[in-house]
Amino acid sequence: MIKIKFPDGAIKSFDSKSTPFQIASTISHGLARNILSAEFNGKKIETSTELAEDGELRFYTWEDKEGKEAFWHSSAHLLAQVLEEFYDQIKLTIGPAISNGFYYDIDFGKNQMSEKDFPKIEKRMIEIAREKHEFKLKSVSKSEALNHYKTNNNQYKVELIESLNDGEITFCDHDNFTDLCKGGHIPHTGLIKAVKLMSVAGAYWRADQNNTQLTRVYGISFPKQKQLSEYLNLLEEAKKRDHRKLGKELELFTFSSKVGQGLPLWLPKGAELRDRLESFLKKAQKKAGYQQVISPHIGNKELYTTSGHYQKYGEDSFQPISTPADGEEFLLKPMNCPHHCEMYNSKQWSYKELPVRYAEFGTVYRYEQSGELHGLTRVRGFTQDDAHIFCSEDQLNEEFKNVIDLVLYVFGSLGFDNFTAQVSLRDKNNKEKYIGNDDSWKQAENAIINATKEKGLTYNIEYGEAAFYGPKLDFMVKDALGRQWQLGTIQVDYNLPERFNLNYVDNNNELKRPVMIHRAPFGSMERFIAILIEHTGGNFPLWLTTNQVSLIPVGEKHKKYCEKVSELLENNEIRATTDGRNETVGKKIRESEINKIPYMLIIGDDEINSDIFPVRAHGGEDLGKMKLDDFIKFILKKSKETIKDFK
RNA sequence: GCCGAUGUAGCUCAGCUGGCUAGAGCAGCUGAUUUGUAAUCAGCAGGUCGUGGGUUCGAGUCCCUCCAUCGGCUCCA
Repeated sequence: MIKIKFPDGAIKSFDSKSTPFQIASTISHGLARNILSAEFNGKKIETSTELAEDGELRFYTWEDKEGKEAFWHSSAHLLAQVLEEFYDQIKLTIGPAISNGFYYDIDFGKNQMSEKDFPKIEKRMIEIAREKHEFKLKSVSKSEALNHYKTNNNQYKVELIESLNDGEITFCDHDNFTDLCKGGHIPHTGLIKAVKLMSVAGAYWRADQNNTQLTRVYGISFPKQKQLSEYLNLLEEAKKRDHRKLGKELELFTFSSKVGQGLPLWLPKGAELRDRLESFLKKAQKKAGYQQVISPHIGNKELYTTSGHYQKYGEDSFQPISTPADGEEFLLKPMNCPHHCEMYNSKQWSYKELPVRYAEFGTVYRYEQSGELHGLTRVRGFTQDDAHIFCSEDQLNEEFKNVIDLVLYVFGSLGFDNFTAQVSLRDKNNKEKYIGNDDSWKQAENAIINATKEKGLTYNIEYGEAAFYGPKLDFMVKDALGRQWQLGTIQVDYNLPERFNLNYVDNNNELKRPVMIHRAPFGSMERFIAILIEHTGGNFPLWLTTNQVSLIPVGEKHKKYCEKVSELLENNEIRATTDGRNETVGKKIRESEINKIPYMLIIGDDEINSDIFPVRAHGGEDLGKMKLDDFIKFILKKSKETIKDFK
């Protein structure tokens, strides 16, 4: 007998060699039916693993992340089985679960694979699933495993096995299919009731561009057909919030292939929105002691060889512009820091003057690979809400924390409370990617981690994600489809001050090197607005939206009065427009709704005679009747609710 | 850049296995209507079917090139 402890603290005895599935069956039939995966003493096991010792057992169902993982990973096996059946001589590599389903990376060799093949693959997967094949994990010796894949000419699996220790290698079988696999499967294929293959993409073996490109097939599966349709509906709903679609509909921005890929054109409404965001940040930055500066859009190549950017990115950038006469070379500005360094260098600094904080909405141009461009989130020309803080070593911690406050203020004002803080450090095994010495890297990394901890932020650490000159604290936010984007960023840099020979005189009259903080709370105006559109679905906060109130005259004779009201609202800094077109009231309401204007006043004889206005909110809610004064107060109050002053 | 897909009017989309002057709704214009909380009616105009080439008696439809877009990979100062 063995003693099993459950998450609720209960301890029960079972026969030795009982499996999690059998144990679940003794608890309830419902649990046995729903169990997808299990964990024993902190280790993921199969539901069919025989337990030979006392320990803590945890069951996972579809409701758990771990349950879904097992479900989707098992689905990947099923996919691989069908693909092997349909395509000759293909080589399997890896097939993990991801946050929304699973994929399998496969070398298809001479075979062609495309989305047209999906229906027949899905159909066959379900056919096999219905046969309820058990997933059986078996141990295999290293030489056996290597033999198996060498005879199959699968160099990928051979490579994987070579990095494994003998004794810990397992294969997973179901039906006539076998695959190198460390485990984590559902009891049998029959639980998979709905499968949808989503897309096919190229993916490099081991994520390295220099390796062969494999074909990655993405899919998702569910225990119920209904869950699949719900998921597909969710995707459809998310598409409605796509900033590219809303940006077009709301006439915020556009692109033109004549202007060039990835070069956004800001239309009047978008420009106004962006302008308002800039003013908002400028106001906060002024309070926080920043000074605005302005730098040109090009810079001499020497500027970037000094900073090191040219050596790092020169080849993959827009190529230098040459002057006709003197053979000088200029680069389109890909970042603002070198310019700001030279501004700092324009005079001598005393420690009494630090920190110096130079801010600029600086437009930069980067040659992003064509396949990487994506709406406003990844573009070739964009404006950073950039600033560089030059401070002493003693001031670094305080300054860094102040910047965190500013970023949190910006995010809070725009309703981004679902961000992830990510500390991006360098990859110590890949030092050639970074400049500078170990000591200054260590200092910079510690500075970021300490300040982040002191601010009480929970954060993930990502190695290898640092900038080449220094580590970063990034604020990541998801778009409508759940893809993560970096918005705000704060970076600590000991390298550029060195390379640009930046100095100040300290209190002992000695020359000292300042530390530099690079920071951008929005990140870029383009990307920030893109994510803002997806989060709000185009219903921007009242303080930010271009048109706050739509005035709709019932008939021609009410137009004049509307314009008077409009003027009164404008005098109170409320942005209102009168829709005086010769259209029906219904149509004008509809268009105000489509344009996502927050409030509407429909004005006819009743209102003019009584001076009391029924207020309609976006979406149709009737807010009741208000006097004009009260309406003005109401809007001003609502507007302030979502935005507070900094500090 | 790589893998896969898509590209028909300003927008959303029809156009079957290649076959007369390429269709619809919305938007636009003109006229009528002066309207009470999500689309008033009628008429008109609008497309070298992304680009360039090819196959064919004949191409929006088939093939190739390039461009752009979408989903990924890689990259992201």
